[in-house]
Parts: sequence; C-alpha cells; structure tokens
Amino acid sequence: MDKSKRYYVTTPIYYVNDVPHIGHAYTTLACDVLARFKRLDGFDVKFLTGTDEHGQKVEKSANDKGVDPQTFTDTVSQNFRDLLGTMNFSADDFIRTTEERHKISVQALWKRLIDAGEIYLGSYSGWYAVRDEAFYGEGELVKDKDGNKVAPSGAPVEWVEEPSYFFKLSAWQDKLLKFYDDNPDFIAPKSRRNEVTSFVSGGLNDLSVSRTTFKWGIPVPGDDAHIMYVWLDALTNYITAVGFPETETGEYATYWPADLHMVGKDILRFHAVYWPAFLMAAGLQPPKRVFAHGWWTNEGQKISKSLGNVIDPIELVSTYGLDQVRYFLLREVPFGNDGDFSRSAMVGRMNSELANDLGNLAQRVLSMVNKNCDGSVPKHGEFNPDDNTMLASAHTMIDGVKKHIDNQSFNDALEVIWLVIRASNAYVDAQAPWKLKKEDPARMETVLYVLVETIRHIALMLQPFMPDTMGKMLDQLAISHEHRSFRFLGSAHALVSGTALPTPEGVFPRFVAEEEKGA
RNA sequence: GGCUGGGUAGCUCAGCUGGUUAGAGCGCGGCACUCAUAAUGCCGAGGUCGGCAGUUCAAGUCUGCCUCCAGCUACCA
Repeated sequence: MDKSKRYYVTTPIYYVNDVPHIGHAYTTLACDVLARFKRLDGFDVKFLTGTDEHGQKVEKSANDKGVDPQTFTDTVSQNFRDLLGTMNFSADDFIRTTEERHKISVQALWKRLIDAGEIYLGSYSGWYAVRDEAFYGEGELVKDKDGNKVAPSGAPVEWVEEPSYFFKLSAWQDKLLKFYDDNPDFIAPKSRRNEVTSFVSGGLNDLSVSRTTFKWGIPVPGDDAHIMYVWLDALTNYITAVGFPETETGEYATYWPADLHMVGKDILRFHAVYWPAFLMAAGLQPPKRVFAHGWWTNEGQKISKSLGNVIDPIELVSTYGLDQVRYFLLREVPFGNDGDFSRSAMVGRMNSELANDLGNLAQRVLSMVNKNCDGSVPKHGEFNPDDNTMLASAHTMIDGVKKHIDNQSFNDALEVIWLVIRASNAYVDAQAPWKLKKEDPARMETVLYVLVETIRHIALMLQPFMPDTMGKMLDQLAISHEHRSFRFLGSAHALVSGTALPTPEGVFPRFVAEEEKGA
C-alpha cells in the first residue's frame, strides 16, 4: 500500500448531550470537503466521525430522563448520525464510544501505558464541577450571589477526594516541545501553535485519568472501581476506528497516523498536548496534524443556548439550500478565523457568486449551445491566443486549489476557482458569441467549445464543496460518473464534439426573500 | 501582569525576503452589451496603510515607545 496516497481525516466525536448545531456541521463539513477532494484526487480515504457517549454528565442526563444510559445515548447519538444525511457528509465510519470495539481499544491502550510505566495510582483532591467535567484550583473559584464557591463558568463545585490513576504528563514536556519543533505543521493555524507551545513551556502537571465517582464509562482493566477519564476514552476513538489494538495489519497499518484531526479551538489542548503524549507514551505515532478552526457568531452576536440564537443546520439548509450553505460556510471566512453568519451575507454570496457568477455562466453558455449547436458539444477549429489563455487557466486551476486544500484554506481554494469563473464571464463578453452567430458561426462554435470545456473543469473542481449541484452541472455536460475524478482534468480528456447534451436548466436560483415575492 | 496575533478604501480582507502611481471582492456612480437566472463586462470615485519617533537613498513592509481589539496564560487582595 502506497501510504502517500492514503488520507485519514477525523472530526471530533461529538458529545451526545449536545443538540447538533452549526458548529458541528461546520467541523464535519470541512472534513467532508477534504475527504471528497482527496478521493477525487485518487487517494484511499478514510473519513471518521462519531459520538462521545461516556461521562458523568451523560449518566446524569439519562437518570434525569429515567432511562438507562445506553438507551439514552442510542437515541441522542442518532441525531448526529442524521446530520450526515442532512448535510450530505460522506463519512466512511461513524464511531460510538459505547461500542465494544472501542472498549477493547481503550483498555488495550491503558495496558500499554501501564506496561510502559506511564500511569501510576495516586489520589486526587480538588474542586470538581460536574457540569464542566473539570477540576479547578482554589484560586480559580469565584463566589456566586449567595456566597457559594462556584467555577469560573458558574457551575457548582464540590470538594472531591478520591484515589485516581495518573498519567505522567509532566515527564513529556520536553518531548512534546521537541515534537512541535520537529513538526512545524503539526498545529494549525500558526497562532494556535504558539498558544500550545507556550502552554507546554509553562510546565505540565500529571493528569488524572480515572474516576471512582461514577460508573458510566470504560473500567480500568484489573481495577473495576475506576472508570477511565473521559478524554483518554474519547481521544482513543481515532485509533479504535482503524482497528487498534491490531497495529501490524489492517486499517491501522494503512491509515495511521491520521493525516488530520479537525477540531474546534476549545478542544485543541486535548488533541495537541494530551493525545500525542498518550500515543508517544504507548509507543505509537502521533497524528500528523491538528487544525483548530474558529467559531461562528449569529448576526454579530455570540451564539449561546441562553440567548436562544443557536443556528440549526436543518433550518439553514431548508431556507437557503444545501450546497448554498456548504459553499457559504467555507467561502465566507478564512478557515481558522471566527466568522459571522448573517442573513444578508448568506444571500449576498448565494446570489452574486452562485446564481450570478457561476449559475448564470453555465446557463448562458449552455443555452447558446442548446439553441445554436444542435444541442450537442460544439465543434472547434484552431484555438486563438484568447482561447488558449482561457483553457490554460482552467487546466492549471487544480494546482492552486490543491495547495490551498492541503493547508485547509478553503476560502482561498474557492477564490482560485472563482478567478476562472470571472475570467470565463469576461471571455464570453469579449468574444460575443451572439455576434459570431451571424458573422462567423464556426468561430462561435469554437468559443462555445472553449467555454463548455472550461465549465467542465470548474464543475469538476467544485464537486467536493457542492456535490449535488456540481453533479447536475456535469450531467448537463453529459459527463458520465466514471469521468468525474481529477484524473480527467486537462485536454487529454476534453469533451468530444457532437456529444448530445440535455436541455440546460439553472442550478443556482437567486434567493428572493419571502416578503419580496409577489411584490 | 506575561505571551501571541492583529489594527490597510463604507464593509470583509490580500499585500513574500523594505523599492516605481497601495490591491481584490462586496457596496456605490457611470458606460457598454443583450447570449443568460433584470444576469455579464468595462471604467471610476476613494485610503496621510492605528499614533509618535527612529534606521535607510527608499517603510504599509524593519526598530522602539504608545494606543485599541482578539486569543492564550498567570495572579490578586
């Protein structure tokens, strides 16, 4: 197996206590585009997502509902699985931490860490907030209005003193710093990398990795009183899904180390510090890269449940259309930055870029072809310098796109494609095929040929972002499903003159607000 | 308090190792065209590149100080 031609990308596993929102959709969307892109580029891809189902909070939620935790998680995990269909995500595997394969995997990892002397039994005491699933130092606590000590988040805390296993994280400080140094692209974007290295440079404490205060989790092998700390459990999903503890054959041998863990910026530390430390301590390879993306605000406001302005992906898709939403989320903001979702920005992008620039380009060209070329791919004569410039920009587009995709710079990748789209519209106007129709029909056909061939390239390149719509556009060019990978880019696989084309139909309608309709 | 990143046209942002008239998209104004989803193309307005000082033949681009914003981190009577 050629390891350079395989690609393993993961989303975080989503905490089942949450209801799927735009943040989940955004993270998985980014991975979906990467996975689709790599598949089209000839890679053997594994794209993993799933749900994190253990922990005290889940146990509590289930109790509150009067059901056992397994029944509870079966129900809520499904919400995240449904999101795949809603957003047209092409995940290859959906892992749940309550699965048997995962229990085996986590316990095997634990044993490796024990055997390596990286875990020891001690005792833990501190202020614990169930709601945050985190310990706080005395100094971090604040007083609420009744004078009770609470976490900085406002969550109630309790003094907990219990035996606990510890991972010797403190011993990994130098090795982690060397690892970051040797792998400058491990953490992205750059600003996040700085944050992590400065955090690690500040010193690391050993990490409590077990609890005795609840039961809903994976037991420590040989010491059932202890349940493994949720992050050790959760992070291990990335290797469970490739068949760990089997490491010599099968998917682990093929796909590990993962090419990319996509995460929100809130969980970067777990992925960029704890996870590589766990893996190296167990004698396993850390992942190649962790990318921390930003958050969305809603019309300039921070999104929160209490404000009631949570953005529901299902609603977005039904209002604006699936591919329009997929496009907007990756086009509007440089990936890694925070972004703002606003109705006007959404409509602006979908109308000016999708309907006007791209949709109308396809429509104006295809309808001329339909009316003037017998509804089939036009014949072409010699290409003049203008034609060659146009075609060359279509042919070389992939280079820029690929470069940006490998940096997860989705908006830049789209910009590269849009330069070609704008150039195509300018080319149409400059060549004025509607004039050539009367003056030089053969030349008109050549111009239209250049255009359909350019549109073919644009549609092929945009498939990862907008799979449905680009599928329709390729249908309109009568390109079979077997001819839609990036292998077919370039003049060697150009459209064949005379091929019958279906009647064109617009694929990106303009968005007209309800109140404007019928006005 | 410390660290990091950032303050560039109305808005969102590009500007690599310092070098001729500082760029794009959107928005705005005008012109052209009529194939097309009242779409497209072209032209234009406009910014003392956060402030002050310095280095240099030359600074948005380097240095120092100041200021504002964001993130991370530490600490506190």
